[in-house]
Amino acid sequence: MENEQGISQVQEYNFEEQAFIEKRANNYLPNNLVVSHAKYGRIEQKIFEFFINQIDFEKSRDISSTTGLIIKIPLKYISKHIKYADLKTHSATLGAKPITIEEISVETKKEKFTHIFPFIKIEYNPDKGFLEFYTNPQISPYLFFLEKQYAKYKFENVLSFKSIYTTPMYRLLRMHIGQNRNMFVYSIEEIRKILGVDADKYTNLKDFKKYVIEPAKKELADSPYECINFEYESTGKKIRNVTHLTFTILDAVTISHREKEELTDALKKIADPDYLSRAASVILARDYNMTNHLMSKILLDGELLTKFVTLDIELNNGVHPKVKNRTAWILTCLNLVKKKSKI
DNA sequence: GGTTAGTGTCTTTTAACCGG
DNA sequence: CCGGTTAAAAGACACTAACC
Repeated sequence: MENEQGISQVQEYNFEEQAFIEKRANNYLPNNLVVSHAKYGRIEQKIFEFFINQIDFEKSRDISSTTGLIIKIPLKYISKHIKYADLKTHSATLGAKPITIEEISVETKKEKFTHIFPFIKIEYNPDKGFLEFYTNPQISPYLFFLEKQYAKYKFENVLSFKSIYTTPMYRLLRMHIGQNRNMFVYSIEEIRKILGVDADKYTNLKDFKKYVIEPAKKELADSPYECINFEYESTGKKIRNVTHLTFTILDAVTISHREKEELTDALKKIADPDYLSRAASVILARDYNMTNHLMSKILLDGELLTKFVTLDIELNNGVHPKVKNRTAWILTCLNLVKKKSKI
């Protein structure tokens, strides 16, 4: 009955059991998982969000890839939203589907992917009174990758959606809002993958807009929990060869200011220049290859520093997929490239 | 079990392209 | 500059699965 936190051993893996926390309003998902690719149905999405809702990131931040989580949801909470028969079939298909994470390798600069199955066991047991998720320990590094930021979004909102494309779109928008960005561009191919659209579906852009983006847009605009309005337009040549979609979040500023936590958090970081420069110096040393002179120049100049941090976050989240050499690119953006003709 | 939103397929319209 | 060609976009409509 009591949900004590404890360690139990199954096969060669450890599991950390997390106690159920009632009424958690927000779900947090690492940005690398926001832009990962998984084709979930509506019910699978709901089950997955119930799982995400209960992850205690603070408690488990040092978890390793040999330790999985046990997440328990009291049956009375989940039965309000998902019927037993649906839960039974769709939790099985959820467990069978991998999440695909695509990245650009730091060393070889080539594309790479990881298919990962998030759960090794999902158990429904009325005697215990819980739906239990046993995560694949291999997913722990992705769930708890602290260098990346998290998208924060409302759990109730996700449960209320009808279209399967609204949830991933909502998480994507929240990710960008969380980074104070109100405009972003994705290739058709990429946005299709993020939203989990099958390759053979909506091959016409018109159908893609009509049945994927428009329903998501409408639902988000009408949401009683948190409405987000966004526009999008085709980028590239008109009519033929539309390659990218440019999204603009209309009231991103209002949204981020409405949330007190985010606002005070942001203010704290701006007011504390040490926080920013400490974080930046770690990133500079680890991910970039430049002279100490250039590094200190960035760290000591407030304007350069904030610009650097913004660009670095964008790089980490695939906003500039074509960049091969981070150092050279970012130095050019910061106007720090030596020009021989001058001086 | 009825209603509605989502999906598949076929037809029509549109505008970029291209050769003269 | 024009008009035919072509592929994408838009429209029409029937079917189907999900939801209440």
